[in-house]
Amino acid sequence: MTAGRRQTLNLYIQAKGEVRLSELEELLPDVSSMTLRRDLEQLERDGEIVRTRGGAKSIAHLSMIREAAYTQRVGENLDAKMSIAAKAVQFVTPGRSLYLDAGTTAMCLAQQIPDESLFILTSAPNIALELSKNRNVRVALTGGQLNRDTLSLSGGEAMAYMEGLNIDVAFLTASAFSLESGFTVGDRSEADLKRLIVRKARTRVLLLDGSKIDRGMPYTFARLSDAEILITDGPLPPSYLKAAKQAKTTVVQANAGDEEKGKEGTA
Amino acid sequence: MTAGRRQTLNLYIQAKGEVRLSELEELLPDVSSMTLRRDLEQLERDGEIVRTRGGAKSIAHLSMIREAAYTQRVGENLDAKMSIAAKAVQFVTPGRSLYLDAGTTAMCLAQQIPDESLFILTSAPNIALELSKNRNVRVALTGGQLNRDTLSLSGGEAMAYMEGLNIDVAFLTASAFSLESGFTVGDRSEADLKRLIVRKARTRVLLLDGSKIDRGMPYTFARLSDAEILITDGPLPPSYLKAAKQAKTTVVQANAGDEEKGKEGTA
DNA sequence: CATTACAATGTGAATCATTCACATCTTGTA
DNA sequence: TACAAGATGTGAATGATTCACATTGTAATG
Repeated sequence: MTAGRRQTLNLYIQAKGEVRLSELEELLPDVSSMTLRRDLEQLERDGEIVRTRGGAKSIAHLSMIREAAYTQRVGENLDAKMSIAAKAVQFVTPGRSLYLDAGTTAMCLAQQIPDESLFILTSAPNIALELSKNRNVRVALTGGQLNRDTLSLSGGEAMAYMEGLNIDVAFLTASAFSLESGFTVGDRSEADLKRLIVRKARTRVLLLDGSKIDRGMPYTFARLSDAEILITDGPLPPSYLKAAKQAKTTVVQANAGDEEKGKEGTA
Repeated sequence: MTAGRRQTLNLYIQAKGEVRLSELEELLPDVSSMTLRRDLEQLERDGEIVRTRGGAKSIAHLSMIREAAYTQRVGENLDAKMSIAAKAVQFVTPGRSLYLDAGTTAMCLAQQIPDESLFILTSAPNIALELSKNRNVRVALTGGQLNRDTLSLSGGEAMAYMEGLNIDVAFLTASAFSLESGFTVGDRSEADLKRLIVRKARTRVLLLDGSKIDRGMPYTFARLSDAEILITDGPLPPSYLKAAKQAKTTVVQANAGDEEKGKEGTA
């Protein structure tokens, strides 16, 4: 009972990043604030959170903010990203070999990856670290130069690493997506790497939060028809839905707040 | 004046990891606690620290604890490691190509690397992320599988990356060091990687905190004579000093508390 | 050089979270 | 069942934090 409540609290805090004690009191009205305080104390000992005046913050989230401070606000669309990740994690089954892209959406997914027998390749050092918390997941990084804006590795060496490696499912993110240009990013060598992944993976899952739809960036790495699955939040414009149907791409709608149930199974 | 004080505060907090407000009041008796509070507020906005009841904590330090929670307590010998790193950073000159090993000592060094034109290769994702905060430093990671205990990449692919790459100065850490076995670690493939680095680097700097001296681990990756520089805290036993003299290895003593002055120049 | 504006700093009262010690309730075990 | 150990609740005491306001320092402007 105690352990379960602590886990609930931890999940909640990890998802929100920052909470006030008063929130937690509303969330769990059956226990006193003193109990919640003691739970937070424990979670702090476990290294999951730091307690602040009036509440607590997730350490993982703090590191994320710190790391992405140079690019954009992580908080933007975080709900959307969390719910997209919640849908994506349904495509993870034990024993598979996965690829995880860089980016905050992928980071949200990394946090939700179950501790099962998996092999996961990623090009993002921060995601590799997050994944390494799982005892049963073997984590590998593509080498290469680190792009300080996207926190992504790329370059010829990163690609060389991929030869002789099999990927069952690749979870890819894009900076922008439109019908004309397909999935695009702003960096040449990152696009090269993504193209290679698209070619090597057996199943391609594209993660795309709504703010990126109907926009374009310089380099295309995939077309809609390359994606078996497209997970997005909010409603897709009709023209896009039609195109997806033609391309035989399964579109999964993730609605913020779906994290818990999410059992409609669009797989 | 304000900016200078904030920087002092930040350095102090980053070094200590966790401070109480009362400490800061002693450190800077010329300003009121209210000013210090406002400074902490600013540093929190900058994403450097989190404020806690009664003080503040360094975010970088928190992430370190989180990451190394599986192995050992980071706090152990942290003073020693910081002072070793302070000595090591004197061997960093602009325009060079460096290698930084994995480990908390190397992480301490990473935090002190100046934001100069440098190329730095590392096998530790967490260190790569730390280094990426510097605008002028180009950071590269060796690829490979991630060892969750040492947070170090290794494996054949990691080594393949190194071909065609030149390293001016390599900063290496060891799990143990003795006259008989030399510098040793507990993992085979990590030893392989380190051996390669030792071979490729023009100058080899070994970082070693006192607790590791006169111990042995299974795999040797270098002998005393391979190291041009050996930086250690506390006094080295006479037999080791003699051996170092014979091996033409410069021994640098880092004494905890040296971070500020440290201008005796043993280079 | 005086003046104004603005940011940085100090002060003390009011507020609020937190801690602490102690009482009570569960839970697991012999 | 009875006991021990851990979990939880309560309210007073403590201590940190905030807030509004006064003051000082600093830089730009006429």
